Amino acid sequence: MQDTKKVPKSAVSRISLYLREITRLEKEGKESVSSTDLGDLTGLTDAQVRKDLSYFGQFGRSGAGYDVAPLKRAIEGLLGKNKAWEIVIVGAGNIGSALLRYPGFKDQGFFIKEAFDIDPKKVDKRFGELTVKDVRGLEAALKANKNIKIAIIAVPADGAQNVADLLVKAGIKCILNFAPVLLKLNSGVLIKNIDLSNELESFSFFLSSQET
Amino acid sequence: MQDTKKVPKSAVSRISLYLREITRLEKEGKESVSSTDLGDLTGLTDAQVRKDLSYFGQFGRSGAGYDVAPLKRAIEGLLGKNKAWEIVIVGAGNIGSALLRYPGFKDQGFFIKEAFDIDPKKVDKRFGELTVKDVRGLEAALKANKNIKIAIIAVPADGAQNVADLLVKAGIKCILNFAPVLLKLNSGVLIKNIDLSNELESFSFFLSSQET
DNA sequence: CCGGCTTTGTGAAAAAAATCACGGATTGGT
DNA sequence: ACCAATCCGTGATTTTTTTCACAAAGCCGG
Repeated sequence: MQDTKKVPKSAVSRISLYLREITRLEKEGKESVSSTDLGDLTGLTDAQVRKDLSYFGQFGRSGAGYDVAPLKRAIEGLLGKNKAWEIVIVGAGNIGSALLRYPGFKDQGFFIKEAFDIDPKKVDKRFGELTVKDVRGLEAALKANKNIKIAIIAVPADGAQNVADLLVKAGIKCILNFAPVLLKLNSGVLIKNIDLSNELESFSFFLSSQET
Repeated sequence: MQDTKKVPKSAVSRISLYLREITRLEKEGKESVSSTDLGDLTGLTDAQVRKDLSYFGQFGRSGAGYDVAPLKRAIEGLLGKNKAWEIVIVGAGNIGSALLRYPGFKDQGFFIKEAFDIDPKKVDKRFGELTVKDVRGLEAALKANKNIKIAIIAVPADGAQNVADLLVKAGIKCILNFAPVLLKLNSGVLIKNIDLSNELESFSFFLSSQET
């Protein structure tokens, strides 16, 4: 199955939303769902839903909608949710340790297998079954577990680029970056930035421009 | 000159990035910067930088670039960073408490003034000068401090809609939502969703489709 | 098994956003 | 003071994404 069509970048993120809602529908015992329903559940239009799904195949039946169970399986396949994904976190400060404790990842098939920090005060701390290690052991640990392709960077801005370089050298392919800094890496590595101050600034922009 | 032009939604977020880099440049003592430089610093093209800035005014000089200090002041004005913004957090679990401890917000002019939780075990916990209160006091507290227009929801998915309704009723205008659920609110309220599982699913999609 | 409803899948159209490209302003060197 | 090099602001163009709209397919009651 070749993806000759061009898939908008944001479509994958929406597909993820559809899966969330379909999962809920299945729990509720619903057997089928229309694009209009899915749109209402996700805040999107019915056309958007159909178009997004059409990028990846034909999952519905005219006049009948989508069967919940098979659609769920199909999207799970697309998103790779049939596998257990392993993750490394670097940085066990406020945000890093919150993520280490957060149970939601495991529920979604994402397992944090390693955690590192440079601060001796953080090293050897335990979070559940996981112990924070000294970052000097990062490369060796990732070389030893080639299943870890996803990393979360939760270190201060000035250390993030170093960490990113280290991670990529050790074979990491995807980085979720909480440090407010642009990571410069050779392409082939997928980076997503979470910048909370940035989000809040959108709010203050919105509020400021409303005030007039 | 009034904003008759249409500003792309993502432009504000990029403007925020420019501010971050300009702030750094100013600290480094740089006095001027070109659109090309700013593009390199933010991972964008020079044309994008100029276009984004042009939505809000003319800040540069042909042949000379942008003067760092005035540009910084101008963007700060746009983003409302001349004010101190006050925030309420609802939910003092993993993520909520990490945000309560996170010093980055204060540095950026965002001050968490109230924190609430429904769980008696969380209520009365202290984070710095802030004490978590019972969520039943939320409405009264927001009515008492009309400066709080921004809220962060960090409660489990099944409680988020209730909290959101409560917040909007109490005058909140912007919501940063960490709960993996679509909040349904009357328009006029700006919502931004942070869904970490969703981000990770983009990664697993990417990795799965690479494997072929 | 017919006819009226639904609902999908998808080209075509529209809208939105990014990129191009260039006139003209500015600078710095000589 | 001139020239070459730099660099902004922006209309025009291209690319990307969303929305429209409808033929074809499937469903259901009678």
